[in-house]
Amino acid sequence: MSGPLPFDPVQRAGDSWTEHYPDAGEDIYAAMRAVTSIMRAQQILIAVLDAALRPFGLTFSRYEALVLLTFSSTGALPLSKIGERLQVHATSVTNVIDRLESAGLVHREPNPRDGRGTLAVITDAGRDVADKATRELHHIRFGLRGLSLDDLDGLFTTLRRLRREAGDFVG
Amino acid sequence: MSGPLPFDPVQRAGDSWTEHYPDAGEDIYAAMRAVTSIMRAQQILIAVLDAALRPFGLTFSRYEALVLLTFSSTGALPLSKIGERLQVHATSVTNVIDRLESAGLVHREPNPRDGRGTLAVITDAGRDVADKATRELHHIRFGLRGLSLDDLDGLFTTLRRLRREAGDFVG
DNA sequence: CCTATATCAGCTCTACTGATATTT
DNA sequence: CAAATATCAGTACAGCTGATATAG
Repeated sequence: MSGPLPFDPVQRAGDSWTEHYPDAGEDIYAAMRAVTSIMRAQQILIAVLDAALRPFGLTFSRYEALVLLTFSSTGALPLSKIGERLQVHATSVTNVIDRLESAGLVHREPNPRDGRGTLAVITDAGRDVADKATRELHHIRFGLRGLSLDDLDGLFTTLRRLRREAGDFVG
Repeated sequence: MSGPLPFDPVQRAGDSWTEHYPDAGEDIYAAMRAVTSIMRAQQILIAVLDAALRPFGLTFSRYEALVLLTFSSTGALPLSKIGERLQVHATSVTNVIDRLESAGLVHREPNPRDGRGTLAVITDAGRDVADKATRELHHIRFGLRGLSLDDLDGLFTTLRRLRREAGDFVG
């Protein structure tokens, strides 16, 4: 593995883009820098978060599902609801709940309100792990310690525009 | 798959966070919204970009490597250099070049300047595919049509701060 | 001798497709 | 009947570890 580069690779790539596609327009260069930045930022963050969660036997995906359950009034949610809220595929929900169940952090129950459905129910161990993991993520500020409150709010606002445009939600 | 939600799931998650961890502090809620936004934005973008590149037999990773080759003066780069620029592991570079080579878009040559190394050399077919794919990505503005130039520059600037803090580069 | 380059086997994880049983 | 829920089998991809052969 290589250490830090002596230059910003995204800036460098943007410069190359400007040089090789001189007629593309400034917004194209800016879009290219932005998309590359988002990809790299996600890669960095997922590595930091997964490393912080590894001692708890969690990945960020599993952590998100587990916390969602702690937020529900009864500690139980239909798998379909979990998929909807976290915007993940039904087969991925099955997979995530499988792993949380194997670790004893949730268990499955038939949904009494819908014979087709299944509830994921958080266990006491699950609540304990979720609590400890959240404390750790708060401690490292979700890997975003270097950013100011304005930076964080700016990211949320701008990326919400992106998500809305992409059909993530309406409103 | 479900259609768009009638509310912003990231905002909703942030509200739950504020409710369930009332003493965490405003910066923690902002960090949680930001990190969730980045994850979701990346997921949306990679889906849009991979879909746009599929007709060319490319993924975004392979496209990045291919374009990097078109930018080099001789159309050839050591695999190590590709890994450094794109910030990916040596084994991932091997994998990406394997696939590009199978598709006839690049071929391997021993590096005449370093007996340990290998050069990836772009083929005429590779240049043709890279050119067509770039035209398509420019056309969809890398999936970021909904954002203004200021939005794009803001993302780059803020995420560069994140990347620098994480040790991506120095300067 | 120690480091760098690239590959290989093998593993984890997420994400998707297509098919299926069950229930609404 | 059609639609929704969840699962399963199988595939693709990125990402990593550890080991290895070769060369600087």
